Amino acid sequence: MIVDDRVLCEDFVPSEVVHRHDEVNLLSEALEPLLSGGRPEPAFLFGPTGVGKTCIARYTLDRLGEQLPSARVAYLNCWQEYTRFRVLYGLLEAIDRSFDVHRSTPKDELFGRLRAADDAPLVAILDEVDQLEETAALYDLHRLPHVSPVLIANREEELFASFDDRVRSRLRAGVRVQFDRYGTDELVAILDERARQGLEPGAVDEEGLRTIAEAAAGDARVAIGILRSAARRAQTRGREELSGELLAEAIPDARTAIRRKTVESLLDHQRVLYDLVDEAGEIAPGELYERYEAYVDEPKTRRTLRNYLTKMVHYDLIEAVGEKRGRTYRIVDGERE
DNA sequence: ATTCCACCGGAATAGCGGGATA
DNA sequence: TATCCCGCTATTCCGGTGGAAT
Repeated sequence: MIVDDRVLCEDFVPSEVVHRHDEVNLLSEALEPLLSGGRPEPAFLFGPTGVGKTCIARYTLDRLGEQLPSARVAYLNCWQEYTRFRVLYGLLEAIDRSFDVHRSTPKDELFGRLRAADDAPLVAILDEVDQLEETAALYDLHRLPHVSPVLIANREEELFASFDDRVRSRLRAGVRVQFDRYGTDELVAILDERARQGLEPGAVDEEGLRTIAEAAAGDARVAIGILRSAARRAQTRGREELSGELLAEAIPDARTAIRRKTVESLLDHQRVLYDLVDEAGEIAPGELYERYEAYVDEPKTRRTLRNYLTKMVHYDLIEAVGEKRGRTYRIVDGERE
């Protein structure tokens, strides 16, 4: 059934992209000055999840690397690398200059090392950059003439709202590439390509792919997740092809798999909060705090709980309805529109 | 209309931990 | 070993806001 499971991974970068040629070209053009030793404007990739922003950034930079082997590329996801220190450290790591760096190393030292490494251009892809908490890191990048940022986020307005004035004015110039949701036909084409490379021939038919594509609602990450989940089920049951029945099982499975993984990454106290919200379905803040305080031995402060809650809202695990006094929290229901 | 109050979230600070340095 | 330094999390403090109560 499965020939190559790397192809079914969501972070797999295909050797040929399907349906994103315009976006690839825009980004390539934006980075073109690098080929002649110049400095590109910062590039922005905007769009909802699962529309290929990350994939296209990696793909384009792989191609650039072929034309300009001296160029270095650092890929950082700001969900994890959300402080100035971590961003600088991540960039140093990408160019193999992170030796002897520890957390008591002054940030000026990190910055100095980056500035000294100006013999080759460095493209810094900052994914989910709206999660970056210290936007001073972006100002740092701007001050490094050999570093070209590629910034990935969902929406332009929200991203710029989080910047301070200094950063905002520096980044006002720059190339924007907007990604829209995939249509069903486009998703089918993407899935077909993955199935051709990753599965035995004839494992899935056009109709099966269409079923997956429709269930994924324009999100390629979900679509590929469904395909992977169905293929694995088929594999363990020794089936030769993906029946409608298998797909029907895989669809909700792929939806919840991501959430389960996210919940597992929460700290104990955060998970208690999540479970309490889950149990109640919908709950007012005061009530939630009280239940939490009754439930755990050494409760965290309410301010900390609010931090946890906003974090879980960011993760799309729970939803905040209303604001200020009238607010309630509830579990995000799995079905989308 | 006015006051009250629950709640949010920004900013500054404390405290912990762990590597470096002497 | 004692001390310094600094990132990181949680806490403290507090101003702002909108629904509820009067």
